[in-house]
Order: sequence, then C-alpha cells, then structure tokens
Amino acid sequence: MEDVAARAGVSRALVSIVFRGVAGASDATRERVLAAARELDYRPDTRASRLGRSRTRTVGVTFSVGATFHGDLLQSLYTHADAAGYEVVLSGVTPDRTESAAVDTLLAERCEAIVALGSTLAAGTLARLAGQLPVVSVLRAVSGDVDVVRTDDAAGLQLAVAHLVELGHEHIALLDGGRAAGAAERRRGYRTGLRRAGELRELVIPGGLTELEGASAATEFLALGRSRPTAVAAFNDRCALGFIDVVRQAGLRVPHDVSVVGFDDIRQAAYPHVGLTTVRQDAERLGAAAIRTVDERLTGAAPGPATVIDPELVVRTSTARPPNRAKDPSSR
Amino acid sequence: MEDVAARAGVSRALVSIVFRGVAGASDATRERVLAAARELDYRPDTRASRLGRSRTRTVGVTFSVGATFHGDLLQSLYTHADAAGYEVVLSGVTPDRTESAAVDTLLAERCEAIVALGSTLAAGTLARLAGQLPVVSVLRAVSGDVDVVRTDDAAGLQLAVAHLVELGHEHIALLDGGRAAGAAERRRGYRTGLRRAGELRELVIPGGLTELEGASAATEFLALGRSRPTAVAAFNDRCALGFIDVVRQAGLRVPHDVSVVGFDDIRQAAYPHVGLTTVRQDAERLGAAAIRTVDERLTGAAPGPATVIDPELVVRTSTARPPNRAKDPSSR
DNA sequence: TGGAGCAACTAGAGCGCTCTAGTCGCGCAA
DNA sequence: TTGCGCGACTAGAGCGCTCTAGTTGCTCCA
Repeated sequence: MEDVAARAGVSRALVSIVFRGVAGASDATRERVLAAARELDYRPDTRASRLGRSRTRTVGVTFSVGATFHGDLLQSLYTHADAAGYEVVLSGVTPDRTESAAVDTLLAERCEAIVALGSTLAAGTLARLAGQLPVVSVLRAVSGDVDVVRTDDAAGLQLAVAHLVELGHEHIALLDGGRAAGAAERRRGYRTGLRRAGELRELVIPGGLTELEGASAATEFLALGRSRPTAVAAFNDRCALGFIDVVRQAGLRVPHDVSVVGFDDIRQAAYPHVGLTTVRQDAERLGAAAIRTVDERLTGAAPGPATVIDPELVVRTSTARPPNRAKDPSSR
Repeated sequence: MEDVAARAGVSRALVSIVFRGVAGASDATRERVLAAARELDYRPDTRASRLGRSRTRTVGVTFSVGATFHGDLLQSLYTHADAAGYEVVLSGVTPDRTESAAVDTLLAERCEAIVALGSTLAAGTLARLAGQLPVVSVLRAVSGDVDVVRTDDAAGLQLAVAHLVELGHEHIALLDGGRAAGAAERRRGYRTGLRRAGELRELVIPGGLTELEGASAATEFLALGRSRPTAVAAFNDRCALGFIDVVRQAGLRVPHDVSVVGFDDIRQAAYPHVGLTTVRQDAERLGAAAIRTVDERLTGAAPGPATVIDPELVVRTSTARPPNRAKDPSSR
C-alpha cells in the first residue's frame, strides 16, 4: 500500500479511500492510484482491512459438505451477500468436523453474523450462540432468539398429499426424515394432509437424507406386499430417488405402480430422465431472505419473527393415478 | 486479550504464548490464563493473529459448489490441513461466481498457497498464479510451475477396460468427459486399453460431469440398436448413474445387457442398491498429498514433479459377462 | 561464592489496513 | 475584504494480535 501511495504520489490514506470506493478523491487521482496498483499488482489485504474496519461486514456460513441442496443455497448466499456488500466466509461440516467446530472458526474470524444451513445443533446451543451475535437458521425451525428462514415444510407436505389425493390415491406413505432439519414439520404436514382428505390411512416409514435411506425405506415398502400404499411422499429428493431406484429394480413401475413425490427440487430432480414430482424449496429466495435478515439485524431494523417461504409443487412424471383397484373397475 | 491478561495477572504477551501453545509459560500460569479466558468467553481473533504472524499458515481452497467428489476431497483437506497446522479457507465456484473471482478472494486473504480442485482455469492463468504463490492443482494435470496432485486417470481407464475385457467384452464405449479436468487422460487410457486388448473397436460417446450428460449419452447409446456396445466406461460415477437410469428405463438390464463402470467412487456408488463398479479415486490420499505438497513448497523442501495416485478398481454389481453372442453359443 | 544457564515472564514495535481529525487552497456570498 | 464552506488530501492513532529483545529470579556447578 505504501508503495502504491508512493508511486501515485499520494498518501496511504488516499489509497485506502480509492480502494474502499468512498468519496474524497478526485477522478484523476483515483485513476492514478488504480494504475499504480495495477502496475504493482497490489490488492488490499482483507484481513487487515477487516481488522481496521469498525464493521467487518462478514457473514459466516456453516454448511454440510456434500448436501446437495446446500450447494444451491450457497450459490444464492454468495450472490445476495455480494449485492448487499457482505463477504461470505464458509465453514464446512464433515463427518469429522463437527458443526460446533465449524461455528468456532467463524466466531474466531469475528464474523458479524452466522447463517447456519440445516443446523443440527441443540436448540440451547443455538440460543446461546444467538446471544453473542445474530444467528439465522436456514431450513430448520428453532425457537428463541434465533432468526429462522425456512420453507413452510408442513404446507409442503400438505401440497404433496393433496396432489396425490387429487390423483386418486387413498393410501399414501411418508418416507420420514427422522431428526433432520424440517422433518418434524413435514411429518405434521403429512398428517394434516391425510386428515383433510378424510382420515386416510397413515403409514410412516423411516427414511432419511440420502438415497441410502430412501433405498432401505423401499425395501421396507416392498415387504408390505399387497397392502402397499399406492404412493409415497419422501422426506427429500435424494431419499425419493433412492426409493425409486430400488422399487424399479424390484419390477415396479414409477409412476404406474407407485407414485413418488420428493422435496427440495434439487437440480437432479428436473433432469428429463428423472422427472421427479417434488415440493420445491426456493433456494434463491431462501438465500436472499437469509442475507436480508442478517442485514436487518445488523442495521437495527427488526426482522420479522421468521421468514417462512411458501413451497411450490412441481409436477413432473413420477406421479400419476393409482393402479386399478377392485373398487374402481371402470377406469382403464 | 487485555482483559484476559489482567484477570490472570499476566502480560498480554503471555496470553499470546498460551494460546499459541508454544513454550514459555508454566503449567500453573497456563491454566490460570485458560481459566480467565473461559470466564470471559475470550477467543483469539484469527484475523489479527494472521496479520501479526510472519506466516499465516493458511491454505485457500477453490472448489465447485455441488460437485459431489469435491465434497469428499474437502473433508480430507480439512483433516490433513488441521494435522499439519494449517487453516483452510474455502472459496466456492458457482455458475455466477467464476473460478477467478474465487481465486481473487483467496489472494486478498493472503493465503500462503492455493489448492484448486478440478480447476478449469486456462493453463496460462494458472501458471501466472503459480508465479505469485504455490498452487496445487488437484484432479487436473497442468504443465508448468503448478504442482499437480491427481489420480492416474489413464491408468484408471485402462483398469476399467481391462476389467471389461476380462469379462469377455469386445465392444466397449467411452462416455467422454469433454473438456473436464482429467477427461483427456481418461480418453487416452481408454484407447490404450483397447489397443492392449487387441485393437478393439473404439466408440466415444459425448458425456460429461453429471447425470444429465450420462442420460443423453444413454439416448445416443440406445439409438445404436443392434450395433450397441456391450459395455461402457463412463467419465465419472454421476455420468454412469445417469446412463444406467436411462438404459434401465428403456428396458435394458444392467449388468446383464450392458455393463457399466464409473470413475471416482463417490459415496453413492457404494450404496448397496447402486453397486456401481468403478475406478476409485482416493479422496483421502489426494487430500493428504495436496496438503503435503503445499507444506513442502512452503518449507522449502522440493516436492516431486507431480503426485500421481494409482486408482483402484472396485468391482461391484454393474459389470458382468456380456450377453450371449453367436460367436459363443456354448455359454448359458 | 560467583557466574553460567535457564525457565518464566514483559515491553513494545510491528502487521496492513481504517478512520477521525485535521490542513490546505479555492471559490463565492456578504 | 472577510470569512465560510467545500472538495481534496494527509497525519497518525488505532484494530488485536505476534514476536524479538529484553529482564528477573532461580538452580547448579566449578
């Protein structure tokens, strides 16, 4: 910086002014400084700049390495953070790097706020953290001081169930998400959906976040034999995809023999050969809302209690009318 | 820090010593300082510490958000960086955040080295970058000053081809990776493999990195009708999975009608219901090697010209003997 | 008994920025 | 003419650490 200042014939302070893009330098000088910087291949040191600055304008993001939907969210977070003048610092969670470890590095970086994607931290831990700095939990509902940005999971499953009911399904299973973020709400939505459709039979099969759990749920499903449901709503797309894979290998046709609806609308769901009917979580809007919430907290404007984004049903080719049954001999 | 020092009744320097874990403090004081820090909920500021330090011991990693195998690599990088005393700073590449933008933020962070996963930067750009700081390109071979850590892609495809040949296949297609990192080498390996097996017929079908490209390759494959190969080697696992999905939907059985081998050995490949035979890239060793290379460059020890890790064939259930042919009426 | 040697600890100058509180010169209204 | 306001620019004190070059008080050996 010293060198750039010397070369441009100005003070260090002026160089700082130019690089921060604030007022206080004539266009001519501005250009001269930029030219000098270019010649010297100078680039401001973000560490030092963050240190000196009163506000670091940095938001830390914890995400699960390998979670497909988190990737979509990251993309949106990068875009909106940039637009709002924030820097993003990532901290990944892996099987041997716990979420608290990830959070700790963010705290040590002195981020101004933390955005936690699909956090699995205990509610108490999250609340304690929120006492130190603004925390927004994305995808997971948490009570307390923690801001929440999520999809209306319950409504999502109601949408899924309603869609299946409308197609004529009367026996619909849920591939459950266990303790995953949003799973409880989706379970609730599933039940509400069944009730609204006239007390349909309930069947909750343990599932999970990945294709693996979807596959084992499928095994359980297949073992039901003749008393199998004609449709399933899965905890998420990956689970649905694993399920479909297995039932197809067992000779069932999707959607002819069994209809499947997913959740998330990950990129793969839209691939033409997949064509998964699913409940779409809008990663773009979720990311935007997370950044907006952070910004509001940080600038004093009180954010709403929680941002709940409406899901949207995307009908593709994995759902259809149920196979013929005795009770409906007319069709086909 | 000041507060902690005061509370523990020592100087700031001593607090620094304790937190860096270096010699120069008695066990008693160490404990006292730690206790004071705990009470005050103090945590050293990494930005400031990096600033003051002569070496930042920070390695920047660019990765592609959403690339499944990059997730596995990140996990290994975190582990080994930590073990070697380095901090990892992530910078994600998305459709609207280019790789150069990702690299720029890492440079501005004053990382000591950059690890680029599956970089698609021009060789010249990479070389220029390597002039500024150590750069290790993981998964992609680059000439010049850039250190490379990769799997022996060519050998990998030879392994795949040899396996298929051994099973009796005589017509093996390649689902190509186009311009992706490693694709050229794999293509070469495929051709070498065919030659070694006695000048087998070559068929390169355009593929790519994701299921989508695998699916379209499958369409092309199916259109071949009777003159279809009996086996395919895919650019990677996701491509293979997309391919399998589509050929199965078309009524072909895998492996009975067509054998498929992938590349990478992503987590999904090992799921029992998938059982993809694949060429395993060892994410664990690749990550370890990348960190080792960085460390060697940084400590002056000259690293080898390039670390090429041998791939390993993992035989699962997506490959089998080719279907009966006229020329071999005895079998079955 | 007088250092040498060592472990434990401290003072204070950086690190590369930011930002407040200026200075300086110039045009313009009173 | 005075003086005020303003744009352009600068000096220098931080920010929260690290780290070198000390100082202090021991122990231990010749």
